[in-house]
Amino acid sequence: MSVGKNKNGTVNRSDVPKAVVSRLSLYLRELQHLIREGNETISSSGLGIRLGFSDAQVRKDLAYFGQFGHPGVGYRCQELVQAIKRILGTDQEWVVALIGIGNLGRALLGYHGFASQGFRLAAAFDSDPTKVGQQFEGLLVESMDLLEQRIKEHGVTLGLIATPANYAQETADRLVSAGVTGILNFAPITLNLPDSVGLVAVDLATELEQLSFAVASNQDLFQESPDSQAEE
Amino acid sequence: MSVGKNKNGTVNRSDVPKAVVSRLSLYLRELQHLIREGNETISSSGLGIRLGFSDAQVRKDLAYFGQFGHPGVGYRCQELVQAIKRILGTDQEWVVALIGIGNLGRALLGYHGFASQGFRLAAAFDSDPTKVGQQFEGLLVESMDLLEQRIKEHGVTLGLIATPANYAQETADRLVSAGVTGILNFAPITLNLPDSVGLVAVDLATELEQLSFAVASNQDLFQESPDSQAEE
DNA sequence: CCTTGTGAACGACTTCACAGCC
DNA sequence: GGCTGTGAAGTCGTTCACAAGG
Repeated sequence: MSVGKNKNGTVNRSDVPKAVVSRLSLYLRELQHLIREGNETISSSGLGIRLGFSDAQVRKDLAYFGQFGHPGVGYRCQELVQAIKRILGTDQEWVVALIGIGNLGRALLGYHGFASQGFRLAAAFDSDPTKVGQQFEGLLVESMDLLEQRIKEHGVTLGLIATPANYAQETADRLVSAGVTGILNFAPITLNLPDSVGLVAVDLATELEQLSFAVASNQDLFQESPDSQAEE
Repeated sequence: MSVGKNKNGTVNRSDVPKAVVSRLSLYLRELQHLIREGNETISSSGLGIRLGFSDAQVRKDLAYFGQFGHPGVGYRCQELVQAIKRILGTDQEWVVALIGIGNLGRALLGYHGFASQGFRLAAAFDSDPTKVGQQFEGLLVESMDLLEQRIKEHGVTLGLIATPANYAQETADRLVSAGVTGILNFAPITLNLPDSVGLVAVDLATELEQLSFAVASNQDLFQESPDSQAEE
């Protein structure tokens, strides 16, 4: 029944809650800051405070994957950074293709944090003939006709979809049949893909709506007269 | 204490799980697609299938906020769109300021999906004197010195932070003391803000790491020999 | 028939609290 | 003293299953 521990006390990767993985990314980011500030070690509570989590949560999250801490000392920053990168899979290089060179696509091309975290942008595509042949940030924009060929040549494994919504699904289908195993979708549409393909979606409108809701809810709590039966 | 229902059977907004609110955004997006395709009504299972959720989940999510369905019929698309917008707070207009006009900032300026969902970009700021005075997409980039003044003049309530990481916290602090009540942070750093301020964070590196993990985990499941004790 | 709304059952995630180690 | 790793307890979120309505 799938949720069982391995001999080393860790669980299957697929049993790890998504929330744990996203906190792992935050731990990694914070550890890299800590190292830049000259810290050698950090305790679970120290890390938790900086990120707004409890110390127990930090320890439990890491315990999904093994034992990384040193009782009485905490976690050695460098060591833990390496461990988290190995867990996330960013200790190896991922070859990435970008599809859709509009405003957002160009912003992604210009984002240099990319390479430093193990992602190499190897190819860029657009269906607009006026964009094909242009270079942005040193990368040539190629025709969609070459998509499958280039993906195989470069060994691309991840695709970033920054096309308009109405092209996103067919683009995703082509990426998948060309061998891409993960897609980061920026188009405002829910993609339908086989379970064997990793999928993460980012939608600006959605994020703004989360914010709108949070602000409206906070107003209920902090400004308005609390006349509904809320407190006890 | 605190988790109690109101007279109409709904709960406090602050008791609603974050996951529910993010699904609400997806329902909204899908309903708008459905309307464009000419549909009048949709059932909870129809909506669920398109988005990969169960019918029960769709109904439970909506039940946090009231009764919107019609037994035997489903949900009337237009009606539900209005209801969700009211819940999310996007039936009213939010006035937004953008800080940091780099690659990402310019992409955000060029994103037109903004206005259509109830968000109006009213001001843009950058500390780089060579950018101040320029116009992008019809919006003038102003000096950071004018931040507080313009926020008050325009009645800005939401801030989008697209600055480098090392300016993000001080920018956020200034926004908050100028009266902004919600921040969407694109800088790769965890912001520390009072609880009265809504905060949503988007970090490209983090998203890519989630994808990397998902792909690596899928490989364990679909490609490699499944010799760990996974199945039953 | 079909569909919603919802208590009850279930499972997943988080927090607690402490044994063990430095 | 400080700190980790972890079972046990508790809380939160999802699924089930069915009564009631169109």
